[in-house]
Amino acid sequence: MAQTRVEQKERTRRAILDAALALSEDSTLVALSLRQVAKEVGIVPTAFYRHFPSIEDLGLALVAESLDTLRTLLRELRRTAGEDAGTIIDGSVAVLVEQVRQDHAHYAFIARERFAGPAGVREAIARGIELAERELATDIAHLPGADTWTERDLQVLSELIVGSMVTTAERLLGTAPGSAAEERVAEAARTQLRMMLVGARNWRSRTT
Amino acid sequence: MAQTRVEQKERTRRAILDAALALSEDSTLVALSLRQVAKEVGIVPTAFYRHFPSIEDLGLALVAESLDTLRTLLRELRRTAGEDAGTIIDGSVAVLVEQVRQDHAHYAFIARERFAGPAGVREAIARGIELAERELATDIAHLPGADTWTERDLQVLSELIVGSMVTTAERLLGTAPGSAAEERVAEAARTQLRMMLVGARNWRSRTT
DNA sequence: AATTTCGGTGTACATCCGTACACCGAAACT
DNA sequence: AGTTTCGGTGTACGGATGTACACCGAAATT
Repeated sequence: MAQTRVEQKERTRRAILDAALALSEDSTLVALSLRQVAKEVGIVPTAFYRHFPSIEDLGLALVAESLDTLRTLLRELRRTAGEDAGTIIDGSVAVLVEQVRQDHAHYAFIARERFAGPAGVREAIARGIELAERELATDIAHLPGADTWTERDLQVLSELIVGSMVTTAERLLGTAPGSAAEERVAEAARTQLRMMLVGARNWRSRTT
Repeated sequence: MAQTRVEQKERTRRAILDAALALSEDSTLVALSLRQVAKEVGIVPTAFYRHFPSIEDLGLALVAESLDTLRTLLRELRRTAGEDAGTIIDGSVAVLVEQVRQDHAHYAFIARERFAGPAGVREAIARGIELAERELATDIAHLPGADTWTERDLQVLSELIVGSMVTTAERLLGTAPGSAAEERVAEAARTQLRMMLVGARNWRSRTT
């Protein structure tokens, strides 16, 4: 019973995060009241402040969690990466589908709050996406055949790819796990990545 | 003074729509109270019901307006369309930049409510985007060289293009008109469209 | 000229909101 | 063993919210 005190606090904190995630599912963080969360968790409203100064700070914690999950996803992508582009594409989409399935609430949260959330939350999400774009750009730069590319073109390509992956994730959020619709979105994502790959292979940066 | 009565009602209705657009700018429709809107317009709260049964219905009216604007944009794109792909791309991006500039509030509204709004509003926006994808697909199908394409591949390409245009619009929303950042986003959008064009020109649909 | 229609008014009420404040009891520390 | 720390409690407040209800006055209709 060494850590009973901090354990208990951590347990309550988790319960608050989960409750907020569940309750904001149908609406938004900005429309979520501290009292709803407290009631869902089973604590008195004022006890909320023992964990977060405000709902917005709760939101920032959720974003951090979600982006950690996203970071896991990206690490997974890199680990999966081999030499064959087709394999990389298929693997990437498979990982994305799986991630969205098992962390559905987190990704739905990000999609919702990306433009509608509190200012701090929006900024945190934007920074996370920019980070993903930069990481992808450096990964592509290390691929063979990328030496003819302008740094700027690499960046723009990364933005295109990440953007289409975000769009794919958003589409996946609307499909049921294992459904035909989900497979359809996944198949479309694979095709789109291949189209972009074909575009990239035939691209010549204008050095003018 | 033929239409004094309906004129007045229409004027108030417009004021309500504009007020809702302005007030939801920092937050969301679902966090917007009927009383705030009424106060902003300068009418008593209960007078709101003379125009809309609820805030959600107000939102549906705003979506319809915004999608009309979007439709104007698409018509503009088609009108601009010539033969040279480069010209079409530059023109399309220019129109998009201009539209987002002059109807900033409406596009910001759509970006916000697309995933965070009331269910009816979300569906209306999704339908509008699907419509845009279908219209683009039929336009591309009429282009020379599109005969080797699968119908499904055409659809997927359209989704990719519309998706990247939506992403571009979302990025434009965060830039000031005439700023260097705005031009940077526009330039990236042109490059991305060219990359996709290169991909499309070298694409061979698998008829397997 | 008499009547109807209807956008807007004003009051009223139950409910929810964030949060300030004083307090409790048990785990943690000394 | 005595004291401190701190997560959680309970009460209480002013303010905002949606909406029901009765009403008004002028434009529109008859």
